[in-house]
Amino acid sequence: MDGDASGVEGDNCDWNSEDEREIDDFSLSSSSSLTPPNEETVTGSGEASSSAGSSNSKLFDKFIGMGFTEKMVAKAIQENGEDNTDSILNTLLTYSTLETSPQEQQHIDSDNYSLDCDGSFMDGFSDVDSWSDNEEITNTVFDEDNKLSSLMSMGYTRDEASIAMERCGLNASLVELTDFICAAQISKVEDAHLPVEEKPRPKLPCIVSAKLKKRKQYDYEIWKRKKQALLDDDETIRLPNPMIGFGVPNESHPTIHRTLPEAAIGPPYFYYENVALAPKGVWTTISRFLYDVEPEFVDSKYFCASARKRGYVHNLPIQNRFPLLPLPPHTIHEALPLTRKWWPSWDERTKLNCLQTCIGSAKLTERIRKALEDYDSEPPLRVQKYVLDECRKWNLVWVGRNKVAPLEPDEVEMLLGFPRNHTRGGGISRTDRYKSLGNSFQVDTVAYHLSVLKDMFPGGINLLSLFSGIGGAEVALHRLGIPLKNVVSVEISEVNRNIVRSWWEQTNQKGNLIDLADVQQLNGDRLEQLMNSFGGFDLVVGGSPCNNLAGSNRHHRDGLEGKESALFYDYFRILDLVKNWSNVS
DNA sequence: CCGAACATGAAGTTCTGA
DNA sequence: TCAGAACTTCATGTTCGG
Repeated sequence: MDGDASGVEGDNCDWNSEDEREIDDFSLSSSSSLTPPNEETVTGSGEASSSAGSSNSKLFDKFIGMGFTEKMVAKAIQENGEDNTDSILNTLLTYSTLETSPQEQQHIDSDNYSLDCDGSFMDGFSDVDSWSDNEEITNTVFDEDNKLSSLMSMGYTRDEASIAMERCGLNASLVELTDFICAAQISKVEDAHLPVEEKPRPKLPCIVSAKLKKRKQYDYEIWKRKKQALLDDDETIRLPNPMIGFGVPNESHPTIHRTLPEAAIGPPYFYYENVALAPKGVWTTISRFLYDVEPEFVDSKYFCASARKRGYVHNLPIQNRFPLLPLPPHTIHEALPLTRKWWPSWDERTKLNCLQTCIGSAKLTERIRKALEDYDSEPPLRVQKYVLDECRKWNLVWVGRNKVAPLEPDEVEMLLGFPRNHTRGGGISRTDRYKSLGNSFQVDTVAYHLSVLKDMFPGGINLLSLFSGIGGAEVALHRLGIPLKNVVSVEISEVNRNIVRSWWEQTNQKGNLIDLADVQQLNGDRLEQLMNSFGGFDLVVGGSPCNNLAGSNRHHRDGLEGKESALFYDYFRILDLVKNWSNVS
């Protein structure tokens, strides 16, 4: 039954490298990558499949990813135990050597194939059943023509798109197709990098051979290094150091020019934000979807007293930016002058770490107080290190003798550039305030990037704000003095919607605020109706959920395919609709 | 039922010294 | 150049009290 599939798959080496399989494994392991609007039920299965994270299954996946069959891996782990990775690998290499039939060996020879094309490779596709199971529940937003044109609009050739659609099947989601094409491109580059003498495979005897085993291990090492090099060069976007993006205020640097890809040029302008330290490959995918615009990585510590490492993908001009005034405090002491009195000399922090959604517990601050109270002067280095580690981890500040405490919500508001009491009142709990603030923009940073719009839209702008949260973008534009004409704000949390609505009324906005709860309800019809009523959007802002990308998430750091973070694809979907509307009108 | 408190690492990057 | 230490991180699940 899978014989046909294997036969077909085996024909074209370019499309079947380890890289591809690994990327496929990644995209297939979570079922719904492009979740269709109004069909939430799909996510359930993805959640179940993505939550498997035991060391056992990771080890298992690792060897599957190398191209060994499930059966072989299970047997090898059983024989060697989970702990001894080397022994498992050794056993697997022996198995695969034993299982490679003479015909297959011949196949290897004639195809100039590396590791991938032996028996284990063929078996690797024998669990195609689970693949199709996933496919069945993966609904897609795009029909065939739309997929083709979407892929082409992302810069892929018609051939690449067609082949990917043929290979992945008609039900494949857009992200699977792009992953497929990307993998093929990587493997082509990899082939091109192969030294000539390595490409032809030596004639192999059809017996169990230590040489073959050694060779295979050697090939694997070579492959691993090459892949890493390729990932470093082509796949992984390097974070800049210092993380100042295309420039920050008061930083002397040469004027940077950038040329946007044709497809990225507005209208509308768009501005997308997420955590900079996302799992590998996430920013590559985000950038690829957002018209190949290079992300701008900025740490907000260059704007205020706390760090916030974020990536921004936008098509805004980058010349003549200006900061919000007054400039916010740049050090902890400036921001929190009352702490200076209690700050010990051995705590050399001048900036806070990233403001998160949770705060340190009272018990922790009590433990720290107890650890310090035994010493009249400076505590020993061991205690200093313990205290400093915890202070950095939980952003604790000194509020008394031997006494540290987490930041108060209004202090977080101030550090993030929001008006005092922005999140206060209206039935919101203290915990929810921290949560909403921890998930929001740093206003000064975002405002600096958006400042170029002020001269371009003196009469005000129409804003589409997706995943608005507590309205960071709205606040930034308002503080820049850019009038808000029509704002469509989409935010799932009711308390956050209330905060934005309340801010809107308190700041006497003249424009029109439309708030929606669910981004997936914003379909083509609704969007077109909105855009027809006031003439389209000038700016589409959004920071999609980072839950599955953030390092703090122990449980479900599933990458861009995670339950919440996959909403990025809704940002792309909606942005694309807005762009198309603008281009037609 | 809700809110508060608490415990729970790993993945990735950057730094550092040989 | 590179291995290993050091550092950072828009969080989630469970429990408990009101």
